[in-house]
Amino acid sequence: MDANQVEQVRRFNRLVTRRIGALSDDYLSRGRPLGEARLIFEVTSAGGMDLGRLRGKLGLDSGYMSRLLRSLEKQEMIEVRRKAGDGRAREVILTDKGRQEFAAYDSRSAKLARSMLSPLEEGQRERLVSAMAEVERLIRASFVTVAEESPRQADGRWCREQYFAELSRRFDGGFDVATGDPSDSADLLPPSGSFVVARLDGEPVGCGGLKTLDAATGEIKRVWTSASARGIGVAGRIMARLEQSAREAGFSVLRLDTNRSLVEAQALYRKLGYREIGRYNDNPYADHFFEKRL
Amino acid sequence: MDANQVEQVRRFNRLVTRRIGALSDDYLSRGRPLGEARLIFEVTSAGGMDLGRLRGKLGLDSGYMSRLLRSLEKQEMIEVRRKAGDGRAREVILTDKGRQEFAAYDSRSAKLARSMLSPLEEGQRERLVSAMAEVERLIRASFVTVAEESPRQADGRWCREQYFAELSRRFDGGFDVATGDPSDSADLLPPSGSFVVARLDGEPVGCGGLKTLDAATGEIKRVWTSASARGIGVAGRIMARLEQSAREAGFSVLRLDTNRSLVEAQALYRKLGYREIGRYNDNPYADHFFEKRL
DNA sequence: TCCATTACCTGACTTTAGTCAGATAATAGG
DNA sequence: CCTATTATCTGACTAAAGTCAGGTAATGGA
Repeated sequence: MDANQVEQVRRFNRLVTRRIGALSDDYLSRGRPLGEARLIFEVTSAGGMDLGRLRGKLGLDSGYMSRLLRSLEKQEMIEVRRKAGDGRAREVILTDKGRQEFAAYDSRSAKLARSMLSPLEEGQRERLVSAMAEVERLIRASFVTVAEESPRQADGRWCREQYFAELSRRFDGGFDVATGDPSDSADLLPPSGSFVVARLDGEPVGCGGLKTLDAATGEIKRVWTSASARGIGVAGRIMARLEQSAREAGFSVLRLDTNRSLVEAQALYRKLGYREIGRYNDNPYADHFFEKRL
Repeated sequence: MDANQVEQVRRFNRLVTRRIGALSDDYLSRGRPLGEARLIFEVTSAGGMDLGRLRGKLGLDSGYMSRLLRSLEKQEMIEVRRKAGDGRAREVILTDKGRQEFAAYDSRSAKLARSMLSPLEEGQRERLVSAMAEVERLIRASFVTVAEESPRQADGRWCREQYFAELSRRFDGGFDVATGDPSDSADLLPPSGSFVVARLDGEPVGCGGLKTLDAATGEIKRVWTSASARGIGVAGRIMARLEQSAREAGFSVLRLDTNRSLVEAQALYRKLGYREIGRYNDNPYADHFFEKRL
């Protein structure tokens, strides 16, 4: 990246944090500590939430968050109750009063947005809005992390379920996990395999796995990106990470299989240097097979 | 403006303040309280400053700021000394150590920018940087204010000087104020005239005047936009404001003259509904004349 | 010269934000 | 059933941020 790009990003960061940042805090705090305001905002926009998820999203210490919750409870903005199905975990919901409060935030935030648009002419508005959308997408992309995780933990399992659900939707005639690939998380566990999860703000938005076929050959499995995070290079980064793991594991060849209906996936594999080979397994759902030498 | 535009702006504001805002604070605080960091940053970028001005810029309580200053003095980052000419007021300057410290902030801010670019591919980087530039320009545009001011105060005079300087640069054979239009600020004073200044963050970036030709006819004069603020609709907003004043003053017709070398100006006038007419004065620098019925 | 004003400083305070070390209760896995 | 783990809470702390009521010294105008 060149120095002008860095300079532009710095100017942008300065402008935006100074100006919009200060303004939004003003608009949104409504005489309430910012921590509480952020919490109530986050809860509303999801319409109730597990504490754990909330903590991850806001990046708060569990003790601190607990105190924020007690304070909002005392103000009757929220209710915290046991979560059905797991008595340890709890979840927050807004009371009626909390919903009213949120409505107030909401209207102030809309007002701030309008105050930015209204001095502009229609053409400028359109350009601003579309440039903002572009910046938003790309900044989200730049905040995606890809890290090795256990395929057995909740988020890993969730990702694979999403993956299977997508296959069912897209394959002609649906998809049945047991038929397609009876093996599962065991193959993706170290030391013989690995599993990575892509996250954005703590939320899983993609995954991918690597398993051993033989001492020199690894196989890429379960590469998936959530609909909300497509088109921003997540799958490419998952693949890069898996290839790195494969090199570290001493594989010299990577293989993968896929279905004709997953056209974007095939395009990605080709772009990354995979070339099509003949069938190497008896997966009934697979009809395209790829290989890459590392 | 439509609801989708407002929604996009809100999403953008949220994203950018939460994410970039929090990150920049992190990057820039360098183990020092944010207040001190902001203070040192502000002092450096202006290269020394009066306390009063600084207080205004940072929006701090005088007691709080005083303590920040003492702390930075103890760390030998700054020196605070009596201001020459007024023994009550004082001014801050950076020590050598303070300048080094600033250099460190500077490099961290560049690092933050790089950390946003580096996860992206080159094509994405280019798109991000150009979208950021667009957002920056248009947000700046949306923060421009246009208000009536006295043409005789320092900023108003400065704007008109800039305007004349530009005419000298652009007209073939230069420009001499006395020849071009001997009348000046008197014509632009209420009640027979008016004068508006466009500002961005308090700095003047444009101006425009309205004078009386006869009871029914006003004349637009001295419409200028600073080079730093072109292409973001400042002149259009100045014109809109002057036309509003003209209506309030009871004029039914507006006239203006201009020179063939000011092509953007002519394009703007046409766009705003002015049509070209014959010469109505003997300004030797003018060769195009326009009129609009209000 | 006197007095109100201005510019800043000090001390005493409060609130917000955040950390850390246990405590408690439910659950999952063997 | 036992044990380790997980999810949350509580108490005891600290640092930063901000407020407020005086206090001092210089200034400017009557």
